[in-house]
Amino acid sequence: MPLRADAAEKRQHIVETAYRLFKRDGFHATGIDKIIAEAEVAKMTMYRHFPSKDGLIVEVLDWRAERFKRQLDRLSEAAMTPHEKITAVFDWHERWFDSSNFHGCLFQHALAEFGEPAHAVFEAVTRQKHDLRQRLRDILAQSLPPDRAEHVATTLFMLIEGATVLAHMGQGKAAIVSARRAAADVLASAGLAQ
Amino acid sequence: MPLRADAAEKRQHIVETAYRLFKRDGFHATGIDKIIAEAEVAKMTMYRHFPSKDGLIVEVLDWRAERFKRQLDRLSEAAMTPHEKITAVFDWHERWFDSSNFHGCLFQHALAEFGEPAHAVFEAVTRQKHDLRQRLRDILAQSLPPDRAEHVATTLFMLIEGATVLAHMGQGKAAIVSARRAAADVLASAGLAQ
DNA sequence: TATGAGTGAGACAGGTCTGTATCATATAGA
DNA sequence: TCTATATGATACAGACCTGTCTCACTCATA
Repeated sequence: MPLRADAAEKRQHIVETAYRLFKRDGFHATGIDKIIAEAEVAKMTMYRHFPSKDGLIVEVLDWRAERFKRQLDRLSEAAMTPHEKITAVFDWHERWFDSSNFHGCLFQHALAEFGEPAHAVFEAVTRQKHDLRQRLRDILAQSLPPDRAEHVATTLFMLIEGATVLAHMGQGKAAIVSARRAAADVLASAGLAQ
Repeated sequence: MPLRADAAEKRQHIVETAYRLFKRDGFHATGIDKIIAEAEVAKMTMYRHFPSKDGLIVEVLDWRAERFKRQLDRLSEAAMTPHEKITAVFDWHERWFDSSNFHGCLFQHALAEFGEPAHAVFEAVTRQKHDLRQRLRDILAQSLPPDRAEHVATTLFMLIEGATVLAHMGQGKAAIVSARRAAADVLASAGLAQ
């Protein structure tokens, strides 16, 4: 961390440090004290930027969701057909599962720890999951009627979520292989040409 | 709770009370004090039966896994063909998603809060998930060669896990409908007759 | 040079956490 | 009736939690 980072950079640094700790240890298990120690900022600096720990969690999730969307956008630019775009999504997940610091999906974890639908964290999770499902639906709607696009998008979404759970248990390779094959079956059955 | 429950009944009562609270509020968010207050037992009674909170969590998960297995065994008796047995598993999940106190999968939640592979809770989770995947594989192996049974079992497993995540976000109906259709596609593609 | 915003360090309050210890009581079986 | 066991109630230790507060300091800009 640079000695003379301005406020916005410091704020972002807190978000990314918290992200790393939440991902590794969980939300309740990660205390404010650990976050500020790891980020090397004062407690009041954190509380000046974020209203509360829950507020920080929501910002971390929203930031992570944005980054995920940007990465998929970039992959989507190179891909032309719906089939290529879907493949790119699976490619992204394969790389993710293989990454050394993969600890499962932070949004799934947030859903586990904040399961109350009225909670702001729960809402941040549903936003991200809804966005992914919507993205899949939009891709498929280029070549499929709406109801089929809806069904196939939901199926791909479930395969991805399930693969992420399996990957968290150390079966990432088998997960992505079977998920791709199943996706191909479902796409073929829905009439989407290879 | 009966006034004169013997030790084994009291122990089981603690397990089921903890189960209810862990399911609703999460593991870290549920304190020992809340568990013993809800179960109406003394703290030392709990600590005489279980070595620690983590020990209790493992017992709760193992007990829940056993109950799940017994329920699927009973459903499996009535079903004859692999296709019927698979359908029975989806039926079980559909009823589960619809139940009033559905809060997502306790094992997924435990995985989120105890993501360290060496942790006893993590191991309890992998036991249960491995069992379910093995059960699906055994059913399919009656009519499919081993490698196809393996792939289809993994796919069905991911659909189920993904559907559970989606159901936790209030989309249980769409989840189960698409999961069934996708399962039918994958089974057909693998050559399993209806 | 003077001002004000941002910051680091740390004390602090009030609460909660897990796990242990103590003591009186209730009960089942010898 | 006597004894061993399980229990309820409660205090306690030591640590950790979130969030607030104060004070001294740094730096960019006026």
